[in-house]
Amino acid sequence: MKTLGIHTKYFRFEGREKAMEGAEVLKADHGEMSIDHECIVIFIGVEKGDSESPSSVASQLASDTVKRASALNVETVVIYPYVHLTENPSTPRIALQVMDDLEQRLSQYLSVVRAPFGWYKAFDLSCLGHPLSEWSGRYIPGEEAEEAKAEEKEEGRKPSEFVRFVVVDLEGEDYEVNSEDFSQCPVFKKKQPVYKMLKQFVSNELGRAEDTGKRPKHIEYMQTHELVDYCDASEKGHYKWYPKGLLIQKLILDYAAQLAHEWGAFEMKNPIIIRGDHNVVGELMGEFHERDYQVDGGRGVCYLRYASDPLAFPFMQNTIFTHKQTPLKVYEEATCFRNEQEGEVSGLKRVRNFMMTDMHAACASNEEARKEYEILCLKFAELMNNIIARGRWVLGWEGTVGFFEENKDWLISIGKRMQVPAFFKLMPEMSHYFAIKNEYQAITDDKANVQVSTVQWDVKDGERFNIGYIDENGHKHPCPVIIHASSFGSIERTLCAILENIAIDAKRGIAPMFPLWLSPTQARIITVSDTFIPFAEELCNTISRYNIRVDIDDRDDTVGKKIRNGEKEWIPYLLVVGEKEKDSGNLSVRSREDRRQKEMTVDEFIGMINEKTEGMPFRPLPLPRLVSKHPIFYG
RNA sequence: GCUGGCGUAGCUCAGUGGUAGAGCAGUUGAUUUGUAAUCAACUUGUCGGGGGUUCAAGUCCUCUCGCCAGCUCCA
Repeated sequence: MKTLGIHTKYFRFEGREKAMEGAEVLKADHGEMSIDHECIVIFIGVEKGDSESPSSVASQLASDTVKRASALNVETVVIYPYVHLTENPSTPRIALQVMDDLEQRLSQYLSVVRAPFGWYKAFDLSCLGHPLSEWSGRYIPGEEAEEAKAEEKEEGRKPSEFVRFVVVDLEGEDYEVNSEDFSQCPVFKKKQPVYKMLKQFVSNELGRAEDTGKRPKHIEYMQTHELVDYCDASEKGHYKWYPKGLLIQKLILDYAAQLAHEWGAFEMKNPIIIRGDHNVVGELMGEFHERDYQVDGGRGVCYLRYASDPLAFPFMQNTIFTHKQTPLKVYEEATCFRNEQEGEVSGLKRVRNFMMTDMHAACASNEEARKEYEILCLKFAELMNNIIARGRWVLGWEGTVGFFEENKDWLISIGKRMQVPAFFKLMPEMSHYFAIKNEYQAITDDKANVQVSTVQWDVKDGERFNIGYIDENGHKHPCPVIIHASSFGSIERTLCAILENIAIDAKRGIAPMFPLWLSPTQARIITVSDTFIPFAEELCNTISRYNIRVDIDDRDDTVGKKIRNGEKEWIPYLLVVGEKEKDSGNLSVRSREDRRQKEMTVDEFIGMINEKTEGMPFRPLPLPRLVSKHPIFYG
């Protein structure tokens, strides 16, 4: 629904002729009215999408209008149907429904005048012209008026209204805590460093994040290492990816796909535009905070995909599967757009366009769901340990008190098996679609946490979207549980967590570098002089054949300078070649990890790299193999 | 959105009212180098943008844009 509001000195209108069949019957006054005092006129264009919930848009507009009227000290409001505000009008029936509803709501507080619907009307007004005298509005079904939101809050239905907090240690002992004195909990007196991280996470969740005022390290790294950067041709929160960053992104996606396939999912892909009048929008909008991007191709309002579910659910709904085929497992690389508020977007931690690696399992029973839930939890723990946060992470949980009590032992055992402490936030009732979900939180250098993976237990959407399996008798049953999981919550956040984790290394005197399989250049050949370039190229060919990204620094610099540059680029292995190597055929390998130089044969070197990257995806060099051919992207 | 901070060369930054600078990077030349910076010369500017104060503004005022931090929320 689109609206235009005007604060006017007076307002007169007169119905002239019928514009359509469904026009309202004019009352005795022949649709004429003259208001000779200050009033508010609301021109209203009801849109197709509003049919999802006419009462929702009406309540929002009513609430805004009442506030506006009180601010302007006005007691009369005119409801004026004005279809020309939108290119995508609803049916007259819906529009009338909205007007009726609106009239009813407004008349509780104000004197309301209705202009007739479906007539060509003459009108006359005089806008007062002060800064608050004109305003436009856009309302989407599914949003609640702020009063309704406030009521909800009081009823304790908002996710922030958690009523119980439980900390669980590595042994599986649980401790109830509260926001006042959580720091007294004996768990935090334990020696293992992971409890310090847990405390940091709990205090971020319960209290205030510590204000370090520092720029996160990952932003510096993403630019200076030419991975990702701001894009001045786009808006904030949308980034450009340089070749090296893109390589890393694609390798992570390769890995996520590999993981999903091993799990038994098939990969599919949905569009990024969602029709505004499709029922998923109305059903799910409220759960994603309406931070949508609207797109108008001239055929009615559409939304850029704001989450994976609104398209993944229809996909599963339309898939026919039987009790022999459950759980139905799907995997998707889902590009999502969220029109985050100004000031919320920050580096790679919070962006407006991100790629999720999304997994769903539609399960036929709780038992089936439990099994999948466990498998995914343990799998993601490996990801956190091996790739993203190398032991510097903790587990957060959100769910209902009821689900927690019923499944306490099981939930706690999951964390125990992952060897990670956990923090539960529990609410009395479900506020979203999940009964329980966990969040894998990487702990960063600046005392913050970055949420990456998640596994969620959805008990609502099987039924709501009629996603179900066919039983032995040919009857369809909605799935009682759908597991939602995201291996790499988003690629952007994954990269953020990896970079922040590297920053912690650097601070502790460990050489900062990417995991070998993600290093854009895994090995660089450094020639002692340009006479060895042909030999270097030959060597490069040999090594490259074994799926190793190796380039050659052929620039006219001293060996010392080239080493320095290679180290600054975090290249794991630097191979200096000169007379000695040419004669012996051996390599002089400088390893960044242990800061040592070793002599080994070419085969030994290849074997070592292959062994260290075994099972991980591979892609070739993102830039020309001769370093002299690399352009400068950042500085 | 609100509060605070920052914005000067491709990068990192100095410049507190009086001729726009340094280091790195880049280009050219010399050098042919053995494990974290070879030497020299040269190039590089809408001082984020608009407006104002002033004889004079990178510097002071004002508006605006961008970035960062916090509030809030999430993947």
